[in-house]
Amino acid sequence: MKKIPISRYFFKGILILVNQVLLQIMTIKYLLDSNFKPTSYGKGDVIYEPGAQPRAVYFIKSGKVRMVTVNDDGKEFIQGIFKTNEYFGEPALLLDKPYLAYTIATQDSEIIAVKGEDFLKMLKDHPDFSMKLIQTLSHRLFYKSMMLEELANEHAEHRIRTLVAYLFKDVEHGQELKVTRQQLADMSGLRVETVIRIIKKLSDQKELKLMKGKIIKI
Amino acid sequence: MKKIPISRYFFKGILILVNQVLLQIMTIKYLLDSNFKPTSYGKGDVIYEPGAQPRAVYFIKSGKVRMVTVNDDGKEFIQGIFKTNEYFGEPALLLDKPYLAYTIATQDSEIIAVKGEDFLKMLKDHPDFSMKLIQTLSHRLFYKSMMLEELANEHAEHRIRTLVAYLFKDVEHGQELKVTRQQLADMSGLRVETVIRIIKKLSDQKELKLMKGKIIKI
DNA sequence: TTTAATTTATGATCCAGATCATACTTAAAT
DNA sequence: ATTTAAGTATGATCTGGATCATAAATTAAA
Repeated sequence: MKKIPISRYFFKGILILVNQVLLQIMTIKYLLDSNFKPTSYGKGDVIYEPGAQPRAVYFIKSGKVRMVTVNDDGKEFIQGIFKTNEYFGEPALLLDKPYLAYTIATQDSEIIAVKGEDFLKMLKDHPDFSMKLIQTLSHRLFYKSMMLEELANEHAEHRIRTLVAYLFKDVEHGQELKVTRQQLADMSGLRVETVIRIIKKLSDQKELKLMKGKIIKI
Repeated sequence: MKKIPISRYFFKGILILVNQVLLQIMTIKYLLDSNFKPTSYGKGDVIYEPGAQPRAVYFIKSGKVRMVTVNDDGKEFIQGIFKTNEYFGEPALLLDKPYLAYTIATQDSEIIAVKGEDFLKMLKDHPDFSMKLIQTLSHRLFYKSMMLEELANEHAEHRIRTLVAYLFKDVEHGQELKVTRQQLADMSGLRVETVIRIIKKLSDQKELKLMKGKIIKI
């Protein structure tokens, strides 16, 4: 029964979740140099909502964004997290289907909305860019396939172990995982209390360390 | 605790699940005309397994294939279903990551394995083909996002209602949905018994019709 | 530095859906 | 036409994780 208001969502971490494959510098430069003007969004601002018809693709010049679906009870599910130099919203645009999710600025962000026709032109003019897009989409599919299998088949502990292992990929040994239990819950479909208990258990089993409640990679 | 052996998986239906976007005729023709020779797979044959390193992309000349992940207990989750004129296995190849899933012929099939380098060449030589691939991947992402939200947040009845509505898209009114309860279970992460009870309930509520156990779209 | 707001923590209860068991129906194979 | 296998059906029990409740520890704000 969580509500949408946003203030507590302050991802500092999760630098790379679903979108390791960066745009090449060239494309970014192209965007920045050309006449696309970024829009500023404050923490918690909604960039688009489910049901809206897509007209643009969004490039994050700076900042961070989370994509969430919300069910009738207000429970959120984090579909993905996007950060500086990544883009989002392409699938809906390219299929011309209404968005399924909210995207919400997790922190103050500057975002360039590239109109549909311009985006298609970019894809045509820069074949390398198509290739990068294909890889990005592939990567998101990988993540979603993995999570689907987990949500469908695995028990809570397994889910959290898999998810944490995945997120640890971008964390140094001895460093903290900058994700709250609530966020882990919203990514795994579990409840905070359950996640808290499991994280504790994993700590007992020396699969990770806890310091002041922070999750530390061993 | 379902076992892998395959004989009972005889999808006749689900013509279009995740892959509405067909290859353009051109590309198929290109494939069929050129020197790519199809391999024959019998019902139940495994095309690739999780962990294997991808070397090719697979085009289905004829037949049907299901992509499933299997957990330690042997419980399956159907990640996707692919039929004639569709292709599968690209994401792993393009990311050069080992496969996550099994792909198994659901019926006798002829499948063309296109080597990685040839596939990349196709992408370069046929810009339209890249675009189609992008759309195909987008569509799969849509399906997976929808299912993730369902598995994470929704109760059994809601899951089945959503899944059945999705599958009904390709069924005429008064026609049967050619999917077994077990398959619905394997797509929704529920158990057969649960699915059976829910389908019965949906039938009581006149959301669908049952004839000789078959699910009929109203 | 005090107050307020988030986040983490933990125990007690409850229930949706899994599990188990058994039978019936329909379709396929011989 | 008969056997066999696959799928559907249904009741009884059990359990993992949700829910509820309450508090302590961090972190942010005033």
